[in-house]
Amino acid sequence: MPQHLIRKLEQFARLSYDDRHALEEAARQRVRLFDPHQDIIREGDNPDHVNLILEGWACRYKTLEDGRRQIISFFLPGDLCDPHVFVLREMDHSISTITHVRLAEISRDTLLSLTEQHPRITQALWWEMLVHAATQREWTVNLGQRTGLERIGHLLCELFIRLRGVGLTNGDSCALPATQIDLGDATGLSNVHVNRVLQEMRTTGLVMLKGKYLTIPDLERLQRVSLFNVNYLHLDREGRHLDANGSERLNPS
Amino acid sequence: MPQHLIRKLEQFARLSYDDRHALEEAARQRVRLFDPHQDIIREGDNPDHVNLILEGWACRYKTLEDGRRQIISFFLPGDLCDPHVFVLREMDHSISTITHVRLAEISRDTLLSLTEQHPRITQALWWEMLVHAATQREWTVNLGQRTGLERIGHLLCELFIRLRGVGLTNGDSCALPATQIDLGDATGLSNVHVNRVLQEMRTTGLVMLKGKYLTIPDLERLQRVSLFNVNYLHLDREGRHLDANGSERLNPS
DNA sequence: CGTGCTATTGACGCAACTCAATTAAGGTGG
DNA sequence: CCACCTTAATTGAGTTGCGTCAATAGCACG
Repeated sequence: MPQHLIRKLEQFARLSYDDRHALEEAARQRVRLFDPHQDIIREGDNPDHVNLILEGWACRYKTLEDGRRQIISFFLPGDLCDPHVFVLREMDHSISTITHVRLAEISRDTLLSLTEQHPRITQALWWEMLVHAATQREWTVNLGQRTGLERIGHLLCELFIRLRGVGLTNGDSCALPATQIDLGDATGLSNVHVNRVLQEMRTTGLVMLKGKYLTIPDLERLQRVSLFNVNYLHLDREGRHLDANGSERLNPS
Repeated sequence: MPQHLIRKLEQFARLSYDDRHALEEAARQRVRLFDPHQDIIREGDNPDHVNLILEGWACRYKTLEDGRRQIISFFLPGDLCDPHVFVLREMDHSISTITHVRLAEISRDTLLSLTEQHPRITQALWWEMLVHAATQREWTVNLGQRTGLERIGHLLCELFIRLRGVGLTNGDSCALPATQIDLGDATGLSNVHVNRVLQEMRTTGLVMLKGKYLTIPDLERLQRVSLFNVNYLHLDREGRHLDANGSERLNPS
C-alpha cells in the first residue's frame, strides 16, 4: 500500500524486505477516506495517531481571525502529516484535503515499535522530517524574497520534483489539483494575481497548465527563472551508508 | 553556564539536579566567541557538532544568487542551532551572528550520551525542536498574510516572549540588537519601510525603541494589533507529567 | 441542465519599493 | 577626549507590483 512512502524513503537509504514489510503492515491497520476540502485535523485537536497520505493531496494551513488563510505546506502521497505530534499538547494548525484523500492512521504504538525494530526506518524518518523542516525554511525565503512569478515557479518546481520522487510524474507532466486560490494561499498572492502570473508563464512557455494537469517543458529553465536551488530537498541518497545489505535476498522472510 | 537553556527547557518540564548538571557539563566542554556579523556555519558545511547560544543573538539565513537575503529565524540565548544536523549531509543555509556571541559547541557524542541518560532532557529537546518547527510555520503565515505593521509587531511579540522565557526581559523591556535592516530581512520588507512602520508604532504608542532597547508598554495590545496568537510557542508546561519528582532533594548527587 | 465553484479580464488604488540625500550613532585610534 | 569613519536611521519623491472590486465566462458534478 504505502509504495509512495517506501519509494520516498528509498531516496535516502535502501530498505530491507523486512523494513518494507513493516511499513506495509503499519499502513494497513486503519485506512480512511476523505472528500475534497475536508478537515482531517483541526487546530486545537490532540490526535493520538499520525496520518500517512496514501493517495491524493492535502495541506497544512492556518487561518487568521479575520479570515486570511495561509497554506503552510502541501502533503503529497507518501507524506507523513505530523510524525511527532505526541510531544505537544495540541495542534497549532489544521490539516485539510485538497482532493479526495486515502490515508492510513498510524497509532503511536505502531510508530514506536516500527522505529524501535527498524533502525533504517528510524533514520529515514529523521531524514524525512528534516527535509520537511528545510522545505519550511525554503518557503520562508520564497514568501519573503521572491516576486510573484518566482514564487509560483518555485512552488511548481518543488511540487514537480517531489512528485517525481514518488513516481507520480509522467515525463515532464504531473497532476496539479490545487486551484489558483490554493496556489495563492500558499504563495501569499491573490488569486487574481496568480492567474496573471500563470498566464505570463504560459505565454513565455515556462509551463503548460490545462485541466488540473501541469507540464514543465524545460524544468531547468523554470528553476533558473525561479531561483530554485534543489539542495534543500537533500535528494542524493545521503543515507546510503545505511543501505540494507544483500542478506535480504538470502533470507527473504 | 547554560542557565538560559535550562530555564527554557523548564518551561516544558522540570529537570532534576542531575539533568541540569549534565547540561552544564555539556555546555562547558568547548566554548567559542564570535564577533558581530560573523558566520558561524556556512551553507555547504558539514559540521560535527551543534551550537548552543550562551550569550548574544544569531540568525539563520539564506541568500539568493542575486543577493537578496532572508533571515529564517533568530537564535537567542538558550537556543540550540541545529540539534539534528548529523542526519543530512550538508547545511542548506548559513548561520551568522547579530551581536557578539558566546556559544558552546556540543559534539555528537556528548549530545547522544546526554539524551541516552536523561529521558527528560530528550523529551525537552523534542519539545524545543517542535516549537522551533511551529515557529517556522508561523513565520510562513507572517510573511504570507500579514501587513508590514503586523509582521513587525508579530516579530517583536515573539522575540519579547521568547526572551522573557529565558529571563532576559526587564519588566516590559528587553534588548533589541537587530538593526532595521535585519528586521527587514526577517520580515521581507525594505529597511526604509521597516523604519516607517516603526515610526508609526512609536507614534501610536505600540512600542518604544531607543538605542537597541525595546519597550512594549501594552503587550496585549501589540498582540491584538499584530494578530499574534501565542499558542504556537506551546508555553504551558505541556510536559509537566514528566517533571522530576522530589527524590532529587533526598539524593542531591 | 442548473448550481456553485473556478478561471479570466478590466479598471483602479495603495502598500511597499527604489533611489537618493541627510542626519544620527557607535567605535576606534591618536 | 576628541576627530574621524563607518554603519544605521531617517526623510522625501517618485514608481510599481500586487491587491481589491466587480463582472463575465467556463467548468464539473450531482
